[in-house]
Amino acid sequence: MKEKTKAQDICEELGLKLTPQRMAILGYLDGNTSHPSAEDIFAAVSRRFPGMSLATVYNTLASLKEKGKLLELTIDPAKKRYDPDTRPHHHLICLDCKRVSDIDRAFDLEIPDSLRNGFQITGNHIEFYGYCPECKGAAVKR
Amino acid sequence: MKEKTKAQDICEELGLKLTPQRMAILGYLDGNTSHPSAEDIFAAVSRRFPGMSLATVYNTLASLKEKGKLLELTIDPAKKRYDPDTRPHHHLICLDCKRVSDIDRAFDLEIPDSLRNGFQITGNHIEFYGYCPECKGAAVKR
DNA sequence: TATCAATTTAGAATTAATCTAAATGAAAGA
DNA sequence: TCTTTCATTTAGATTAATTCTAAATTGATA
Repeated sequence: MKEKTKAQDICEELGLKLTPQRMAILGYLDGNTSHPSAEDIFAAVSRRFPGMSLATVYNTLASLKEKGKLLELTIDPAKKRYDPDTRPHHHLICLDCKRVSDIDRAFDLEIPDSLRNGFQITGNHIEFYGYCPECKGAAVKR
Repeated sequence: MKEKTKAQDICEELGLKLTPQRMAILGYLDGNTSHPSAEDIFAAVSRRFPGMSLATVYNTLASLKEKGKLLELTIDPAKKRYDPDTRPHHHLICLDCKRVSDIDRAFDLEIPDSLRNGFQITGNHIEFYGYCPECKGAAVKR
């Protein structure tokens, strides 16, 4: 009997067809903590799957995001980054190389009504910034 | 004796020439809490100053940002937003209309070395998201 | 196996942002 | 005040990310 992959599980759960392109994208994202951009995903998946379209990457990301299986991070000024870990957590971005790293820790961010400006708050995300181990040394010169 | 505007003060402090375009942009930004995009600024300033170029807006924003007189916010997925209030503070974004509101409150966001992943952390920014007073009602239908 | 709707595809279109090179103009010195 | 100079402005081209379009393909179901 064939093993079922996580990618297959996800597609079935979401009611999406099991296409090879989708399997490859989901396989690449599974457990991936590099917070890749659409272009990164396209480059990686294209290597094993030549001829695929960048549009397919965007289509698949849109479906996953819509169904809550993927976070779209607005943290890199140049482009969107994606995170398959949808549990609440925060991020650390290197100001130099833009590497994004996870911060798995909860913070108490209660806000009194008086500061909410009438908003209904549904979530939060902390962006820590600084320099990654590789860029830290070079940062001295700045 | 002529009064000196804040815009003039800033230009002198930064060693920038006092051009009418710059004065208009700085005047528009002074005390502005709407977190405008470059396009917003261009639209507003063009009204009083027809014929100016969008490139001038980008040039001026780049100068101000570089000199630490302006924050570039990476909070709206569609475009950069700018904030003339450079004191540390956080933001609240409406998921519907993308309105951005200030949260003037300090949070204790100490991170133990063990969670820093080798990064040198230099700052942080919290993005709260939810629905603004105007969009809150409509949110029920979602 | 036939059907049908979902998906993929290439490429065009859109949009934000940056770049370029020529024209302009603010400011400092003569 | 007049010159000179260099920063700034400008229009338009360019780049890069993302979205859209319409035709071809294909997975899933009957």
